[in-house]
Amino acid sequence: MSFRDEQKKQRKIVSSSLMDAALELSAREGYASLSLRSVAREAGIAPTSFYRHFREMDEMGEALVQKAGQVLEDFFKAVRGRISLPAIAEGAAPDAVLASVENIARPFVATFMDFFKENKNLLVLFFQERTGSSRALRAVIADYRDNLVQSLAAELKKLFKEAGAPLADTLPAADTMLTLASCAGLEAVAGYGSGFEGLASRAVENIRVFLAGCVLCRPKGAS
Amino acid sequence: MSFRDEQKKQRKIVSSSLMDAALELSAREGYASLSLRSVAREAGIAPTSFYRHFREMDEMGEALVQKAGQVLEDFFKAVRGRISLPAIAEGAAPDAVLASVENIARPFVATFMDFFKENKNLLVLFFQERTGSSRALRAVIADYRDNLVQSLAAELKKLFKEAGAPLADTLPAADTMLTLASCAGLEAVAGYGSGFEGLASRAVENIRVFLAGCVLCRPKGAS
DNA sequence: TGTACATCAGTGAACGCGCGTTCACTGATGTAC
DNA sequence: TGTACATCAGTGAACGCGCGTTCACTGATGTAC
Repeated sequence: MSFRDEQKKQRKIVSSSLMDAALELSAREGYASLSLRSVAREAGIAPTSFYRHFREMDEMGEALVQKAGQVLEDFFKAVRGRISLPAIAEGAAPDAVLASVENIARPFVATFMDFFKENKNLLVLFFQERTGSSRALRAVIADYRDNLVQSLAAELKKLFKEAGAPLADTLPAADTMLTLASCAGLEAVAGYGSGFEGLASRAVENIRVFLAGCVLCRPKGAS
Repeated sequence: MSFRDEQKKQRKIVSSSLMDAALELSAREGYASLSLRSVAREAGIAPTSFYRHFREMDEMGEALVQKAGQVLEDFFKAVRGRISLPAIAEGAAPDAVLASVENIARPFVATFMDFFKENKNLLVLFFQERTGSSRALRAVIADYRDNLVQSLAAELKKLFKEAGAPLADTLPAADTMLTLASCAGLEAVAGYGSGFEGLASRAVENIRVFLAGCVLCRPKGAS
């Protein structure tokens, strides 16, 4: 490997360690409390070297959000392979519907929580700063989240159609599922409830009931 | 009025203006970015005078959360007078259930959004810092939020029982209603969606479907 | 009545500190001729 | 082969600034005797 390639590799390593340092610190003190010097210190480089990697702190913030966005894409790929929906008969009993949609709700939340635990600081940053104080960060976050919601909505549309219970508009449903799951994730990290497991099963319950509501209350004759 | 009383009154005014200044700044830069000096400057007093009112910034933060907690108590008092639930017949059609619970969902969200708009910075602080980086703040916030959820759950229990459709456990339902409403509020302030009105009607829809799901899927023979 | 002392919100000067940013430099390597 | 120059990540010194906090002080008022 040539020196230039080696140099590029090394550069990526240092950039990564800066981002890791930032995540570590933001988990302790919050993203807004990050300082260029503290991040550089945590990463073990001189403060001035920071500028070899990012023009300013916010640029690193956007890189972090981008990384979180990629994790969420991976999450969707994983979740797509794990959710399913057994056929729902016309006029099916509520209990049957509840049982069917559990095949969406449970793997969705379980997978989400796995990814959340595995990428805790990154996803906390993503969902916490979604309504945080940096306009630039909010914009990038919104883009990635919208992508995920639309992918999820398309998948829901397909599943419910194939199950014989087509929903008119799956976008709000996808949005709500993600909202409930991400709130549970943030709450778990903040130390609320009975940890990840308790909050996960409550989220499953919420989404199950919500999806059952969507199915049972959908406008008639829309098949 | 004696001088001492006058002095106490004046003290409260200055404390209030410190808190107002902090809210104004936290809306712009976020709570974590507040500095004692910037708050004092915004409030028009010397930095050293801050210590006549609060021992440190976090003490003021807790006072702000307490104020938000009182606003949420007022919110509950208002909402209790506005929500209702028409009788739900045993085996009622989904549409009928949806129509009934709208009498809870719509006034709940409308009242919440009114309070949110009226106390924007205060409630943004409350709900944003619920999963924020200050452990002390999180603890105080959790207390007030739990109180609200329990009051709401008790009210829901009463309403659904009187309507002939008793729910086994209304606590998770109350929690979810508040989660969905507060997320909508935060999103509206962050500039997402189509503003307060659009997000409010989506929240109404979500809560309507969710509550309908709760009613339709409740375990049978539990009346 | 006067006098001495207490209370209390507010203040300006001063401190040491961490911050973001600039600058000119190093040292390893590649490139042109 | 040597020589001159380019590239590029990293660095230490230095800057001015805003920060939290301390201190001794002011000035208005109440209180004790």
